[in-house]
Amino acid sequence: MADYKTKQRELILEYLKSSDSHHVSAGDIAAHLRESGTVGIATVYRQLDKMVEAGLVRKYSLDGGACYQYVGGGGDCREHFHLKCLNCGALIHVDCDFLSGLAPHILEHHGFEVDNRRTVMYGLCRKCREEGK
Amino acid sequence: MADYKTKQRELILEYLKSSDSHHVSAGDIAAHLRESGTVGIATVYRQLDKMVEAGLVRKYSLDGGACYQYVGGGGDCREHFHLKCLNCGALIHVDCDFLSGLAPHILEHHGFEVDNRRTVMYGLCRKCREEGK
DNA sequence: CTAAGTGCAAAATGTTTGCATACTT
DNA sequence: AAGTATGCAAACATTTTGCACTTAG
Repeated sequence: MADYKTKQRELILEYLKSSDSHHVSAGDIAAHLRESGTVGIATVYRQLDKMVEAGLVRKYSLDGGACYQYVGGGGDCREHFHLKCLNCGALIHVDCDFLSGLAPHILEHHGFEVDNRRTVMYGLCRKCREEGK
Repeated sequence: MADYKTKQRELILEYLKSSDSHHVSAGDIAAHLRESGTVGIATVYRQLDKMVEAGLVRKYSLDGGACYQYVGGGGDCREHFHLKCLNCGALIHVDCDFLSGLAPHILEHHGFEVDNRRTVMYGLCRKCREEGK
């Protein structure tokens, strides 16, 4: 039941960590790792599933397929919001009183219980906006 | 350039409207329309693309494929928020001063420009919550 | 008549699975 | 030794595309 520590898992996790600031697809990972020895695409998917399950990695279902991003083991991000840049893929964690009041407001006034772990606000980050995207 | 009014388009749109309260996949539409005469899956995808483009329909990229939902022609939903129930799929449009202040707040304090048309908050709607999901 | 739309089948993606082999513990 | 993980290739599911044919304007 416990996860074994294999070379492939280490390579995948390492690549995900090094891509911390943006998301990558399973294909990106496989392509990158083709250089550092062989890691089959099936293994990439299987390991990603486990990492998502374990909360180490976050999965985003986007148009052309899913993307993954390392979010670390600490905390489950339940209490703050996530902004994701549609241009560069950066994931921004936001902690802010105004936003913390959002979920309670929606629950009280609209009867809807927001799940912060699943909710991401999409748009353009400062850098991409300034570069005129 | 203008959209022609074809029987297939009418059937697809009618089905989407009748499913107003929840989302459906391209496969759902094709399966349903197999009863009322034949509509090829390719046509379903091509029409859906146009409807999304025109703002009549909203597309959600989810895990097992995309889902679509009729949102009507009035307004482009740029100014209000969307809540989507993960259990029943209901899409709730919310107009509210508190929420209207959200995007400006994020832009000003966090430098991020939220795109309301692409952003959906996921969680549980009142009905599903009361049914103890 | 012309532009646009349609169906079908083939192709292109992205993801999952079966199975024999190899690695971790 | 027992339990997992891996690679490969095949299987799947979803979406897109090429092409000849039909239909709306």
